[in-house]
Amino acid sequence: MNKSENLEGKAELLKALGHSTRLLILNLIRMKPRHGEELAAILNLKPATISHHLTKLTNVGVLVAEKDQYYQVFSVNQHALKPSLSDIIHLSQQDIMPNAEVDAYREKVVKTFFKLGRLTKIPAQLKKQRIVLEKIVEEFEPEREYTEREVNIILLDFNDDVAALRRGLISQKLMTRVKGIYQRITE
Amino acid sequence: MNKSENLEGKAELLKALGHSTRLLILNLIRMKPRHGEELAAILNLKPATISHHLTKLTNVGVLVAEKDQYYQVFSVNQHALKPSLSDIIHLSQQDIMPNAEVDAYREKVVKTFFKLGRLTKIPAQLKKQRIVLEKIVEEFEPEREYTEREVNIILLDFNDDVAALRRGLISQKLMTRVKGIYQRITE
DNA sequence: ATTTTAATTCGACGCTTGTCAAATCAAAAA
DNA sequence: TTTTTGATTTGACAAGCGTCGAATTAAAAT
Repeated sequence: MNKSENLEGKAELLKALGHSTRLLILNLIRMKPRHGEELAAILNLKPATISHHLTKLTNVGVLVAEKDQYYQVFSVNQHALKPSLSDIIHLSQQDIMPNAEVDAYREKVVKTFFKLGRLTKIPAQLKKQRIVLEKIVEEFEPEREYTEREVNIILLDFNDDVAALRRGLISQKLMTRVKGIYQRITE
Repeated sequence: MNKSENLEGKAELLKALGHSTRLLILNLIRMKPRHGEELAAILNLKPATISHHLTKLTNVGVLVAEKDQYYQVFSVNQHALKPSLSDIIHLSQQDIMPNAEVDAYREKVVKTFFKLGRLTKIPAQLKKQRIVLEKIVEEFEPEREYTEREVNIILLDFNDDVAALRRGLISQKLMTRVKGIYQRITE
């Protein structure tokens, strides 16, 4: 698999391009293929420095080298420069998953508000309230119809303010109430 | 003028994108807009660190922030990600000129081989020979016809090996010789 | 064989950057 | 008003990176 197709490879490519000296080198070579000494003279840098930059640009595939007599002549690989930023930045799910514990925030909120299975406090912030109520609604079976009394009994396990919980579940559209009968919504 | 249109601006943009953590942030936000705390929990980094990265991404315009209650919710500015690498890398002549002394290599070669107006040695390498001969051929007027004797007199000012110089000028196609008459080529 | 020339490698130096803890801010909740 | 909560700033530390001089290598000219 091509290096520039995974997370680190993509970061490398963009990092290699993210330096003003290397952008200049790239443009000078784009005008016409050139060798290291020439670039060193033009940019007023030492050959060692130029070599360092050329190595980076070659490693990520935007430059290709070809021997000519003494010289190592570099030219631009247009193919590598075709994709848009969008194309390059877009990571596959496999690249994101190992680095990001996507539900970490959710779990953190749950840990904060549930102690020993009970809700210590009903979150004021909507985002957090939503997360907590989604957790609670799991106690209701889909499809099944509940009376308000049955609902209250279940909710009482979580918090004494069952009215607030009921209101939340309805307004967040996690449950419906028609004529006093409650039902869990499953989308 | 937009910042991302000059050398340093372009380098900044690419540098901002050239880091694996920031690529992950960008992808997480692309799935859906998110706020700092959430990203910190997901990526297992401290809020201060996330803030640092978000600032960089916002400064170069790939993220936009919007307040929502407590939160500062970030979303991706697709517009900024449209251009291809090629588009971004391409610098204007005004950006290149101040940094690159484009004729520096040429001048360096001339300085090396000319001492007090005379050619100390005829360069063996074609590239350098070419540069030196282009300098010498300037002594001939365009259009005008020269006999070999006239050519020799001029060349003698530069180097005793006038035969080699004549040969070089012809083979490098800087002059023509037809029936013993020499003429400078101007393209 | 010796010398020249371009390129590369290595080690060193200083500047930049990523990360965090602690302090501070700003906005909303209690 | 006082507390809570998310965001930012500051300072510190370590890791990374750009630059150079010196030594080395590779190829070609003398």
